[in-house]
Amino acid sequence: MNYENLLREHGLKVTPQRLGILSLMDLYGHINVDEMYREIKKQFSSISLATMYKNIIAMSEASLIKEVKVPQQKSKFEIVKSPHGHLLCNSCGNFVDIEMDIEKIVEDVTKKSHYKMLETSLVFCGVCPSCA
Amino acid sequence: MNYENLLREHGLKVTPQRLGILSLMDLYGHINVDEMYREIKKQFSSISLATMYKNIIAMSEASLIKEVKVPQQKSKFEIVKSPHGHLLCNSCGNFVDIEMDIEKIVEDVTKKSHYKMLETSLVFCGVCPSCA
DNA sequence: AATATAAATGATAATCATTTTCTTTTAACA
DNA sequence: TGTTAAAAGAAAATGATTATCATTTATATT
Repeated sequence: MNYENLLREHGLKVTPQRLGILSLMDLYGHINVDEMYREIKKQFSSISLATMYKNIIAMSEASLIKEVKVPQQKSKFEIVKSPHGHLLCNSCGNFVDIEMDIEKIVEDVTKKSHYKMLETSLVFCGVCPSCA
Repeated sequence: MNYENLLREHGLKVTPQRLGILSLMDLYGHINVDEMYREIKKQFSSISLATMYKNIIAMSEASLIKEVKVPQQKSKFEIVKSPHGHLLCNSCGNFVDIEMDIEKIVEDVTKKSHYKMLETSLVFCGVCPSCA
């Protein structure tokens, strides 16, 4: 993934800190604020917590990244991609994307509710095979 | 709904403050901490914010109520009932339950992931008919 | 390549949300 | 009633996030 272009396409300036944040998100898939700050400091030992927050906000507003709210946990952030669900293992904390037929589910909900659907947040919690 | 029994069945002492909190949740369906505190003070003008938080925690741990995390919003709390989804109108903020065939969705996800599923958090965001 | 400038960074303080602590009060049960 | 463990209330402490402002930097333009 080309993070420079990604930033430019979303109208954001390219800075080393932003590149670092994006590569972390890409590497981890999903990452919360604390983990992010701990990791990013390995590359930018003097990065300010404020800078990190401001960048998360800027990239969220530009729809480059997305906050994922998770039951009983801190929010995680991910780079925006096509709609998908999330799967959380309550035992080991593993958190992954799950491809699913969201179109169909949304169609059902639309039929029932007559809402003009814009976005979904589907999180499934359970115990993963290796923990079971 | 009999809030006294509800509390007793979940091993919690019955206090006027708890009854107030439960009746608010029941009345509103979903309510966040701020709204709750603002409303509960109308009944208990001297209730402490700490009391409210402690009760929310106690009732959550007893699985009498449940936190619902909502994209771009403060968490809401609801009295636990059978599994259902949630529908948010991004325009007017209306937030309601939606009955849906969660069994079937969970079955699909289970087939794909081999997780032992325990709980779901399904939130659909869009524009409601009256806002559209 | 040098420069202008608008935006980003970093440090810190301020704010807001939540939790902890401790004393007083109360619900539950003998 | 009296006892006791738990809950309530007040206040302080903690934690998370946001705001402020001086300095630095990315980008567009000479």
